Amino acid sequence: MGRIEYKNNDRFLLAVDCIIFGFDGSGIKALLVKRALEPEAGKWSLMGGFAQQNESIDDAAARILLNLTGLDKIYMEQLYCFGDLDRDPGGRVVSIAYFALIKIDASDNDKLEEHQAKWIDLKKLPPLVFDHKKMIKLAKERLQQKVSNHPVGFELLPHKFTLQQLQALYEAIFERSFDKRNFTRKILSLGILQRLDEKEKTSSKKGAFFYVFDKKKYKQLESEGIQMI
Amino acid sequence: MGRIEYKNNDRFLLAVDCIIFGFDGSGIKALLVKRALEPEAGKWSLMGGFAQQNESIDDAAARILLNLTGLDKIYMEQLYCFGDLDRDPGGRVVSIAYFALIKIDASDNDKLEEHQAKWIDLKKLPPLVFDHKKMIKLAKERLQQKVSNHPVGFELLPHKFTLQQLQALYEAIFERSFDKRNFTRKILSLGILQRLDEKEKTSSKKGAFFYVFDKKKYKQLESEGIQMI
DNA sequence: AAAATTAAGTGTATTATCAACATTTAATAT
DNA sequence: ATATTAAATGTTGATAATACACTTAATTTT
Repeated sequence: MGRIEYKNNDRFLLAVDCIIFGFDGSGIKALLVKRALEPEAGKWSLMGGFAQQNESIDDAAARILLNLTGLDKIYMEQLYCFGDLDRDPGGRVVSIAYFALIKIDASDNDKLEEHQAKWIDLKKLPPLVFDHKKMIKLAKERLQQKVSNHPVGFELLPHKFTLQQLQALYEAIFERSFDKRNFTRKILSLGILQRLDEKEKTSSKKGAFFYVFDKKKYKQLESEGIQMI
Repeated sequence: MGRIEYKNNDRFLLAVDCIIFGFDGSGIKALLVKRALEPEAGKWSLMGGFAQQNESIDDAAARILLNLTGLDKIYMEQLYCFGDLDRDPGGRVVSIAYFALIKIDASDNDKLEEHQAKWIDLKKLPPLVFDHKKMIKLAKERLQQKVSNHPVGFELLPHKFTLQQLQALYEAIFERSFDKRNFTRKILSLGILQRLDEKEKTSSKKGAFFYVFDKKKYKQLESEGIQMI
């Protein structure tokens, strides 16, 4: 019984690779590191690591994210399992990719430096090791899909944000522009934003109101399904 | 170089489990087997098996499907990687679930009997081993999502089908009814169905025209995105 | 104090899509 | 010739999506 079964089956190295997205006000960025291990050491790579026997795969992903950024309780979602034979020239490694959304300035800069990590705009990606480019491409598509139906975009913004920041985020994610009037009306009509009595004044004389995402109101609406955009 | 890296990392058993969907004209069915291995041998289970070192994970899924049904070149899609610590009481096994869509009467009956496999309506699922119920639930949600935007429903129908069969399929997938007039108009307006000069006559005196999915027309439209329903 | 500047904030008209609803038609059976 | 059966089809109203430009609030300059 128990751990004695399945003795004669092949065993695999399981990597977990994290596509970590951030937003700096203009473009969507991915957090990339200089790969520490051979093969391909020193080249640009997603942050990754091997799963361990004593942790779930989700926990492994959270551990690897924490290790790089110092952050926990981060929005994270499994993306896909990459299982091609020759995807890693260092050996047969099956990789489970996760994507995470973080506030770009929340991470621990010392840790980032330790791993030689940099935020790099999705439109200016350098060559990446293995199949990591494919992973980022898929993650971007999934982010578009996710952000259409779920209020996860706020994970990429400061706690307080203006409508123009929110619109800039959506425009960056979808690589297209939206009409300001239509966008504002649509978003506000969802009833999940709360306006503060406080304005952002650096970018205009009039100032733009700050908003916060109202999680409680969202929870009430969640079951019906919500169309963000 | 090559296979000498990564020596000291944990290795995992990788299972592949297949959610195989079929449609019998009224309900969506899953192909379930009586589990052959301990633990939980003899209980209802998804068809599964262990991945091998010499095959990609996609290939492993195709092999397992072929093994049960005798079918290849089947619509198949990776669903999710299930990696919880205790999901399999027989040991630490990470499972990658795939879902497949097949024509219910196309599979090899001898093979099905070999594995004591049965088509079971999603609404009448028996208790299943491990986390297989969760897998089916997720697969059903993914099927709904997939079939909304992609013309994969046809994989579940005979080559020639009537509009009422197609509607019955969508009603089974979404567990709701559609207005016949609206449904017909919407589907035909996509321009991806070709009407044959042939009628299905068993269920009415007038007879209902057969249609086939026109893959060529679809390919032309694919890039724009298509809203099936 | 008045005028100019800047980006924020807002309304309307048009079009397209979705949803609700019942009658006519083709083929066979009586 | 009539009855039967399910298939095929059209219209209307409601809602959502799109396109488009002026007014307003606050500060800066004259």
